[in-house]
Amino acid sequence: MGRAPCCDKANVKRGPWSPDEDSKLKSYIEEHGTGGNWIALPQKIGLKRCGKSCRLRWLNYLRPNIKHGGFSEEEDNIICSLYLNIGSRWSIIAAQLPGRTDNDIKNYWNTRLKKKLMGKQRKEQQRSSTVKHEMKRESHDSFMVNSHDQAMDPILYWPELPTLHEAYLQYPFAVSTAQDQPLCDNSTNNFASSTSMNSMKSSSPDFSQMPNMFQGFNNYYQSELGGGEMAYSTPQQVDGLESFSGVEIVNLSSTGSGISSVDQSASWGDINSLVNSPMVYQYEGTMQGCTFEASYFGLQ
DNA sequence: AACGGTATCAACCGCTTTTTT
DNA sequence: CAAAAAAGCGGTTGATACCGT
Repeated sequence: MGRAPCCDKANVKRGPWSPDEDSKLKSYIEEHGTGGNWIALPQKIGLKRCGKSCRLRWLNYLRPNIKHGGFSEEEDNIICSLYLNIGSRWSIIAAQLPGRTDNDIKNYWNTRLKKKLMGKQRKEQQRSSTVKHEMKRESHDSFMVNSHDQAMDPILYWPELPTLHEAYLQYPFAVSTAQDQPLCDNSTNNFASSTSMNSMKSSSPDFSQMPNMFQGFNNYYQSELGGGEMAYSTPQQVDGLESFSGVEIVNLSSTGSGISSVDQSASWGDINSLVNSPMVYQYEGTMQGCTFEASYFGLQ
């Protein structure tokens, strides 16, 4: 047999919390704790609320040291970086920001940050098209530029391509050689020898072991390998952030993803390395004649 | 001042995962 | 081990504050 029913849904109050309800809940939890049972809590206090509602109210509003609004630039950066790497895992993102709740971050992202970044992207896009226009003039139409090219070329929106070496320094665990050895020694930060590099080139990188920014490349790599001239570029859509980067944000929810929770945590790698990611990381490489580029957004 | 559109955010809903019996 | 409830999580909604006309 299971447990007793949660609450009588017909008899619970809903909607905004009154100051009186807040103070009852707050003072009780501060004195007695939650007791590990939210469902029983409202009855003990004499609140006509669902336990779930009490939990939410406490976690998102009444809990001590909660910060509301006024997100700093640094917090923005962390949120952006993590969102673009792990997607809408708000609780994980919130865990990196002391005093912030997942609900707050989610709201902030949906209402402001996303727009802010889209604005930035538009600016970059404009700047990029201006530069292209000038180049076009200067080179007397030596290469074609049209709207289609631009839409298919997210890489152009971002400056500078770090070297493969730099990418490995950031994610040494992500790619192994044919002998299954990391290309970069974590402890010393020494990059792999040229021998290792050669063997890497001749073997397929395991993108599934990389942070999610690289997921999706695996499929491409397998399907397009040897495809010749086609440079990899995915105009992705991330909540309307088309071509925000060339990186597929993989939905890690267990539904249909086939990724176990163990696999998920393994693929995130070190969250701190994501938090500390640079402005734009681009990963560029050539494998058996196939050029691919990956970029993800980070901020500094 | 009145109105309509937009932005914000607390709270709810429904689903998945975890825990308990 | 299975069933059921609790806990946790992310998406969505609705009230209302704000802003421009």
